[in-house]
Amino acid sequence: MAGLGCCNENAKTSTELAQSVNTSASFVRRTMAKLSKAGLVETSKGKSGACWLAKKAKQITLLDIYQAVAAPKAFAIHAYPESKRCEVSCNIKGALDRALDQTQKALESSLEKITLADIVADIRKH
Amino acid sequence: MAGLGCCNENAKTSTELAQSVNTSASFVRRTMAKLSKAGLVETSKGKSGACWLAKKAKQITLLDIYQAVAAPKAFAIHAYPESKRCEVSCNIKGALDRALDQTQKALESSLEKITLADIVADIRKH
DNA sequence: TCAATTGTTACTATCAGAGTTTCAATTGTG
DNA sequence: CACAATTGAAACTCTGATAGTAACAATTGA
Repeated sequence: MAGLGCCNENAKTSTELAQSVNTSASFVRRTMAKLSKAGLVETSKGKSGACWLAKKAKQITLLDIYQAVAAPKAFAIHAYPESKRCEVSCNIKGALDRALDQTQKALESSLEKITLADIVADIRKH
Repeated sequence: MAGLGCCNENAKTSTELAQSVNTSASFVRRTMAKLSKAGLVETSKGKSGACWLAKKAKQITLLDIYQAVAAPKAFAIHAYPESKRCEVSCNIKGALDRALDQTQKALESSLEKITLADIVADIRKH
């Protein structure tokens, strides 16, 4: 793929992206590395290296990105040690896991319905 | 309500609750204060003070609790300053707000379907 | 050979969340 | 009344996660 950074005219360097959204090039590169491993973007190294989308924007959902960057779950469930004498303490974690599993599914299902193309279209509209 | 800490035989002090779930009494009190303001629990001060549910467990949903404790939104949207020259930078925030609004609704709708009684029943079952 | 860029690591800075401490106010109880 | 136990709240500290900063090897076009 090297040597073909030009295969997508929207290729951008990490520095360009960083300036655009007011963050650091390093953060962009670390994030791109995750997206790249997930197959959402492609990169080329060396002089004239850059990043670009690996698929069409319509084929990338927010769920893809959510999973790629290992975003936190809808809820963080405590990791406190249990108090052996307390029935609640010993079982609450499992109960919450089961209960929130459906909430997590609802969240992911919702994210799956939104694509990058949707976001872009929305920006154009405003 | 003072003097009637006994109006619910399940009344517990913050110290008892803290020991039960391995946290600090102070944290329990800060959390109970939020739940109390939301009308989910009641408390009594002074000697023999305590906390207890203000409603039946069946009438308290995880959404009630989620909102009461001001849990974070499903997603944190960046607060970086915009780069005036970048169309994306100037509009991405609004676009994400709109897109994730439906995800937030999905999450809250899911939470609304789970009550404290459900959690308790699940614990009993295991 | 040189310059520009990614990928990666180590370190630092910042912030939010929880822990700790303390104290005033409240209220049963002797 | 005096005392003890408790909530509510404030101030401060500790800790972990996240992002910023810096540095460098590896890559690659010119």
